Amino acid sequence: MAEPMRTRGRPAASPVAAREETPLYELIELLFFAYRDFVGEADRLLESYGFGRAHHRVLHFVNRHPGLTIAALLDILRITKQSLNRVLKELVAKNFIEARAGATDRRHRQLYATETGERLAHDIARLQTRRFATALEEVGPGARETATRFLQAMIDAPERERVMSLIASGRERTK
Amino acid sequence: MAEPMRTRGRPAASPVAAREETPLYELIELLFFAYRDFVGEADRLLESYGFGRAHHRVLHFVNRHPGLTIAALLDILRITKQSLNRVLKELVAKNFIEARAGATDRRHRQLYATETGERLAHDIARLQTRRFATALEEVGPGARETATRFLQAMIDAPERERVMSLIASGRERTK
DNA sequence: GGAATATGTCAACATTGCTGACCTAAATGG
DNA sequence: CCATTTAGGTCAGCAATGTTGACATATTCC
Repeated sequence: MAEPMRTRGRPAASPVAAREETPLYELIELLFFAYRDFVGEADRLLESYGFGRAHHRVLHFVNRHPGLTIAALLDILRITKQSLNRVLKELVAKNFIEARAGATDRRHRQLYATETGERLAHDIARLQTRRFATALEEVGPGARETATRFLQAMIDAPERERVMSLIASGRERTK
Repeated sequence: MAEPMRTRGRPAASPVAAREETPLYELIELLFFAYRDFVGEADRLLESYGFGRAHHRVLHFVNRHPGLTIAALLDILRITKQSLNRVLKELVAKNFIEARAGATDRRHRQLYATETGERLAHDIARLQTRRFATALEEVGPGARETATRFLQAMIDAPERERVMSLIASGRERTK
């Protein structure tokens, strides 16, 4: 493997331009393949319902955050309302998601997973959980803690807080 | 946080159906956001060249494996030759990739990144490496080893060997 | 009551997957 | 040497999911 010396602990805040890191090709490619397989598995299940990834993302976050509004969802997914609406309309039509007018402000639409939707969301979460659980077991003790912190650190710094509090605010008990 | 007890080390090979794991929503969502930011950064750079993610994937693997053939590339990316050809044609036209007839079998086309292509591939790899390096530093010593093994374990088991030897066979010195 | 807000919708387009069909050039085997 | 296989290119059309821009509607707020 012959790692050059430059990969020592901390490249020391040397002259900015001089700091040239050895490319971490291994990690770059591993993340590509890991993510591919991670979502590919869900894709296969979704296909049997006539849904795609976009549907899953919507269903997932609505299930995790019952009562979510359109605006909040747009903020999470960072897509346009037109893109969202296309898939959301289908999810509502097929009775996986239900939209109710907001209690206080009737302009808002609050989204809820129906029982059917909850079931599908949970089925996919189970597949993905299984993959994580098996992987973590394989890596050994402490893997979960490290993997969690690692993934957090991979998120754009200015985004991190928002994402973390979003995750923390997911409903605690699902099923 | 109140993690239920079920998340102990190993769920013990109990009756198959009874084993219901607590969904690892935190990891599921972290991976989603981490990957989004990871590729988003590259997307922005690629956009200025009129390229998309598909172009990047091709350029990346050709740069890592000079002399790669079409068939080998199709096998790595798992897309159709029509999809590949669309982006490959553009990469060749814009002089980021060069195709030469195979030395022994002239039916094969061997692909090489041009100097321009190499530069772009490297620029993106640098961005992504920086992200990994910063994240790993943040997590602390041993993070790289654990992250590597974790990502490996997330890949479909039957695929793993193929992927690992592909990664290992990347050219050792890039730039 | 006018302005701002939350959402829906229509039309058009780009990227990147897909299938199916068909074409050429080169190698290979009998 | 000719038929077949192999490697690749290309055309046409379609699907999913992202984008902009423009405009409509209902509701709330000042």
